[in-house]
Amino acid sequence: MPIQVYNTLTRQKQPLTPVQAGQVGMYLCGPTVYDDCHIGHLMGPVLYDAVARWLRARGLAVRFVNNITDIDDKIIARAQASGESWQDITAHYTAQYFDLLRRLHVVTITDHPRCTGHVPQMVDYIADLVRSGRAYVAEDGVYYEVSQQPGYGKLSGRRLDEMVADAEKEGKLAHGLRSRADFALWKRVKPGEPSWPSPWGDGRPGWHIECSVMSLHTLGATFDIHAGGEELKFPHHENEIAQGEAHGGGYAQVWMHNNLVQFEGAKVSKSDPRMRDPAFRRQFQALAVVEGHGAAVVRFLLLNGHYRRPVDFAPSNIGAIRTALGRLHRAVGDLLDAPGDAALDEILARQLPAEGARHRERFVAAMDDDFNTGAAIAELFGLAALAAKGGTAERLLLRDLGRLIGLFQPGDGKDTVAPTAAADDGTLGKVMALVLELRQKARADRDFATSDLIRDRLKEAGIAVKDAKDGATWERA
RNA sequence: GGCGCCGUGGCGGAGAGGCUACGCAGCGGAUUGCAAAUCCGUGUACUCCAGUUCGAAUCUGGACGGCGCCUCCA
Repeated sequence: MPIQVYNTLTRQKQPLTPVQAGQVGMYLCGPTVYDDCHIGHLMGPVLYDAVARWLRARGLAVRFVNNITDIDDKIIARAQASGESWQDITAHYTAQYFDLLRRLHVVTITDHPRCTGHVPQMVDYIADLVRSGRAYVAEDGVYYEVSQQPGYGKLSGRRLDEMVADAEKEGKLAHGLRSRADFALWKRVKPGEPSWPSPWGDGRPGWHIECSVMSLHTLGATFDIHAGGEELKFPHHENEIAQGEAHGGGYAQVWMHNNLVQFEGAKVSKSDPRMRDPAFRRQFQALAVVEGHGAAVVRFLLLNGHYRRPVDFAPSNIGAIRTALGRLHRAVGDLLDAPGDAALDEILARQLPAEGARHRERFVAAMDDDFNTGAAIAELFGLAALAAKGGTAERLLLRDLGRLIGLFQPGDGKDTVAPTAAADDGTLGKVMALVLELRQKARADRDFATSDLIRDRLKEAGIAVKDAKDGATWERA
């Protein structure tokens, strides 16, 4: 049974049939590095990392390209406003992005091309489009002539004549544009802006051209999967297709679009009035989110549902998610911190009691069916119950299946089940070991007043003590 | 207004023409000195109205509601 993927272009699921057998080329539009990453920036990397992990588990060689947009009007505006150089700004936010990827265990990306590294290739590409009559030079730059493109609008379901008619009601065309639907490939430089040389004067590339060019140079003209957030369908992806096809490739065979991260039922945009409140704003900053809730919880939240549905990032949601993940972590137990990944083939070959095997089967079927991580994770809970009852094989299976989509990484437990005395060999760990030993003595003497006093006071201090058969454990509340 | 996505139990969230999703919370029980954790049990869920069908939450049409996008400049 081949992997099924929902293709935005055809609006249906279809079997994934790579252009070159055994290999998958995948491109994900990356961030424009001009400001702090927010929670929404994490969705794509985490989701498509799980996708790439699964494709690899299924035996495909995946080349996964995720660009960095380091030339852009917003970057220039930011530089002009703050007085920093645009290079410092992009370097800073690129580093932040990479740091987040590392923390979230996004490990499958093979290439991070930057726009600044591909300007000559973009110039060549634009020159090709001008030469073939698909682009023209206007007063302030070079534009792609959309009316020359058969099938324009096929991805987003828009009709060119309607769009142009609507736009033209708004006013006459500026800068020598032939149509309001045309978009910039090259923007001629204005004073004080960074620029690169071109046959049409110094300037910088337009937004859409970068992805077409960088995908061409990493994956080839025709590649397998182009991924991105739903909000990029139009105009960005539509224009990428136009450029790619005009340049002479089939462009992406499959378009995957993930839905957006929402807050209490709605997307929070930068213009939202609440964003003026720094505390409100802070809770969407990716770094603050990852530090506040833990990378494992964030990753779990983003994968818990289906990627074509919105994810609601509300505090009450996160709490429930954290509890749920904690349950899985506890079931995985000490296997959580053990390194190593098992290959899917090896996992599938294991002998297992019927119930565990059924969960394994369903997990695999869910992932094969358009990467349904939510349904796959549901099976992990079934395995967790079996593991908690003493199923050793199920416990290992639980961990190994989870790891196939990037869950259960060493150290993840600290985000849900806080460190125990055994796991913390620092000063606090030693002190706690002593305290628990004394408390255990009191309990052995049936001096419950003392043992409860210790537990209550520790709780006030932010430490929860839990008695188990084989001794007490503690964690930070 | 145009295009697209979606409306599932208290909440989150899969699935899907007849078969327990799952999780969180709640309730009952086991275990525990008491808690925690764990285990067992526990929910007349599918926005509304028509239609197709032996049978629809699942398909079709309509209504209502939510969300996203609607190009340089933003």
